[in-house]
Order: sequence, then C-alpha cells, then structure tokens
Amino acid sequence: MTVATKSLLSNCADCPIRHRAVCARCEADELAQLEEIKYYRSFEAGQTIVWSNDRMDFVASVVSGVATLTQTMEDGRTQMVGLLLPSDFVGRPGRKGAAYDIVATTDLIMCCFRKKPFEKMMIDTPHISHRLLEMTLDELDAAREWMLVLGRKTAREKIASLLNIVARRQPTFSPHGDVVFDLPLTREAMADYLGLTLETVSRQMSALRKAGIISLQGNRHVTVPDMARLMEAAGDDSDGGHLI
Amino acid sequence: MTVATKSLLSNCADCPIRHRAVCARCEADELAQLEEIKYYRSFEAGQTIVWSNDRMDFVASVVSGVATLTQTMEDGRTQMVGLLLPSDFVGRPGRKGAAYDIVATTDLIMCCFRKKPFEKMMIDTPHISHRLLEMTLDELDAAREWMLVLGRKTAREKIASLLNIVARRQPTFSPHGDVVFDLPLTREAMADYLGLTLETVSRQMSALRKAGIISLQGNRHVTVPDMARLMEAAGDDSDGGHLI
DNA sequence: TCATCTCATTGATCCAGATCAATCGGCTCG
DNA sequence: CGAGCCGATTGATCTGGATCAATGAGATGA
Repeated sequence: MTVATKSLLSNCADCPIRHRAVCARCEADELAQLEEIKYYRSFEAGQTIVWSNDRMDFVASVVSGVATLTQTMEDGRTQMVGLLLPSDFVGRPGRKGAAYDIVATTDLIMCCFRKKPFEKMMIDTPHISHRLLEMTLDELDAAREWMLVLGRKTAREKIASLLNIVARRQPTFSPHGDVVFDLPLTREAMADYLGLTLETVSRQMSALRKAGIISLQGNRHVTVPDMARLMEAAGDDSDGGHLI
Repeated sequence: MTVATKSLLSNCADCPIRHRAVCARCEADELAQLEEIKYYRSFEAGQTIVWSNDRMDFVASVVSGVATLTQTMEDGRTQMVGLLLPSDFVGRPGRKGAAYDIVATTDLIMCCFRKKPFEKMMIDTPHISHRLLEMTLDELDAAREWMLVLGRKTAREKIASLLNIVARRQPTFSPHGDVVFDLPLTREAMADYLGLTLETVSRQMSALRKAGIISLQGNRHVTVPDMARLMEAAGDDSDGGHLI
C-alpha cells in the first residue's frame, strides 16, 4: 500500500465506501467512535482470509478488491455462496466462527473492526444496526435471486446472469452504450459460482461471443454492446419493471 | 378458527411462537405495544397470500402452518426460494412491494402488523430490530446452505437434504430413535424447491424407500429410522461438528 | 530463447436427470 | 356405484452438461 493510500484510508470522511458501507448512516460522532476501533488489512489475490469453522474475531467491510464466500463438501465439490465487492460486509455479529471460506480473488483492502467493541457499538448505535439489517436483507434478496439461477436456468442463462450482475455493479455502469469491465473471477471461480464445470463455462462464453452478445479482449476483459440482449440471454425480463 | 383458538391467540403471553418469533426478546410493555397493532389472518391450503410485485402493507409471523416463497420466470419455470414454518417472519420493512409470491401450502395462521406502525416500533424498540437482524442472518445462512444443495448436489442428495431439514424443524425432533413427520409439500412443490422435475422427485423418494433410509405411509407421512443414514445420503458430514 | 506453469479452449463420449407417456390409487360428486 | 380428477408412480427415450482428454496461449523465470 502506498503512503498516499494509507493516509487516504485513515480518515473515514474520505473513504471511498463511506456512503454505502455499514457506516453509511453514521453521524460525525459515531464515525469518530468507529474510527477508534477500526484497522485496515490487505490481502493478495488468491490468499485465504478465513477458513470455514475457524474462529473469527473481527467483522469488516470490503474497501477495494473482490472476495468470495465458498462452501466445500467432504469430497471436494465446492459452491460459491457470495461475491463480496467494495462496501459489502463480512462476518456475523453474535457468532464465534466463520461459516464459509473467505478468499481474496484480487488484491484486497478491508476495513476491520474487532467483534466485541463492534457488537457493543451496535447496541448503542441504532444507525449501525439498522444499516446492517438493510444490507443483510439486500444480501438475502441477492441469495434468493441466485437460487433461481442455480435451480432453473440453463448454462447459457447462468453465464449471462453472472455477466449481468458484474456489469451492473461497475462504478461506471450505465444501461446505454457499451458496458466494458474486467471479470474479477477465473473460469473455475465462475463455474463454482454457477454450479457448472469450467469447461461448460468456457464453451458458453464462446457461444455468447459467437452470438455477438459479448466481445472479449483477452480472458477477462469483456465488452457488452447491448445490455438488453444480455438480459434477454439471461432469461430476465428486459424491462426490469420495479415497484419502488 | 374455533372460539378456543381465537381466545388463545389473542394473548401474546400464551402464543405458541412467543419465544422464537420476531417478538422473542420483547419485554411486557413492548409486547403490549405490539398487541395493539397486531391482527390475525388465516388462509386455506393452496391460497396465495401475496403476489410478487403487489403492494404489501403488512409484515407478519407464521403462527401455524406452512407457506412458501417462490419466484417465477416469464416462461413458467419456478423456483421456491423460502419455506416458512411457524415463527418465521414474512415481509420486508422499508420496501413497498413483495419480491416473491407467497403461498399457503397448508392451512395457515399469520400474526400480522401494519407496516407503518411496525416500522415506527422498530426505531424505538431495539429488541425488535435486533431480533429481526438475527433472524435475517439465520435465513441468509439457510439460503446459502440451499445454494450448495441446488448447485452441487445430486437428485438423491437433494431429496435427502430436504427431508433432513423438515425432520429437524419438527417440534418433537430428537436425533435418536425413529423420526416421524408429515411432509408439508406435494411432490411438485418439492421439485420446485430442489430444482428438479416431479418425476425425478418421485423416483428418488422410491429409491430412498427401497434403500431403507426412509419408509412411507401414504404419500406424505415419512418415518426415518436412522437420521445418521439420512444425513449421509444428503452428503452432509454425519458428525455435524459445530463451533459455537 | 526455451522450459514450465497456469488458465483457457475445444473435441469426443457418457450419463443423470429431463421429457414424453401410460397407469394407478384415493377422493369427491352426480 | 361409476365418472372424473388430482397427485403420484413407473417406464421409455432424449439431451444438456459432465467427464475425459488433448491442445493453445500468456506469463515467469532460468
């Protein structure tokens, strides 16, 4: 981490995830309290942050980079159950151990809080626990959306659904014009997310490319010329009609 | 509903889900406040309680019976994303519409709260919002567990996993000796939960019966002579070694 | 510059579960 | 009682994605 980054990060007011993370609703004095108990940790791509069932004595927000939550069966089958992007929250207040393996898939910076003081703050600071409830409900919605993908979609629809989600979480996203981004996942990680094999992922990526729905520059860099066609390939209603 | 049931239900202190539902942590005075804004609704098996995207101006707890949350694609493929048993919470504070179809699969009684007053109470009553956070985190864990089932398990393991979950949520459950219960779902609903067809569900139920892992009396009534064998068939570690 | 490693692509074959179809058993209603 | 219905079972066949296997394309480093 450079000196400039370190100084940027030390101050919550300048934090890139200030308005989206678990601290989003905090007032200046509450932020000052959080600032007292926070510390940063950084990880390299590929590092395991926590192993499933290990004791985990902190909770954290992803500041930059991407991490994954995965579950593994005894025979080695693995399923990714969460994709953590900047501002997402990690860890469970009120429980000792980690329920999943947490792995950094890119270089990663996390803003950590020791669990005990954080739990104490949650009790006297409703702004934190309300924001955490809201974020947890959003994650639950995302998990249920993913259950539809895993249970009922074809391989091609699964790939298109994943590309759609990653595209929409880009900071520069706009639904019109080309959408360009880097996939934060290997083909194998995509397969683990989608309940497929990596060969099927590769074949379906090629199929979407041949159909002109995406174009690829290298393995990771994706261009989507028409988001509506991508959504159609994902089996989603192209007019994502929301009731607000 | 009989007169006896009605009288039983009108008093929170005697409520069968008093210690497990969203009100579990409430003090007597808080309970009295809840009592003011609550009302009961009952539904018959098969009735749809709310349609996806409909306005939903209440939240509720399941008092007795079973309901399901399902998502449907335009072409009719459906995936169940939640199974609501007594004490489970329904609805999302802070959002106008329902995200899923909610359907009663047995006769059902719900304890409802109008959304506005409930949201107001959540702000002044940390016991409620903390309990709701805890329940939502549990649901998120259950949803992620289910993602592993949907993404990576075989049809036989899926069926065994579902039986395992239903067996463990019986009020009379004990891990030793015969476990006996009624499935609250049709074969088709099981298929929607598991991302299978109803034919495959039927075949795998027969296979588990022929293997002696379960026995069936009629279509719905199940006896499990040995929970360890069922867990093994589900692909789960038979010593569910938990770190508390 | 060439060996090695990792990640990805592509081909050939196989099989678990989907699909299509017939039958069964219990229930309700005329 | 028999007709019709609904949920469930069982059989025959098909197919999407898994599996097994070979090859390619960048990156790293001796």
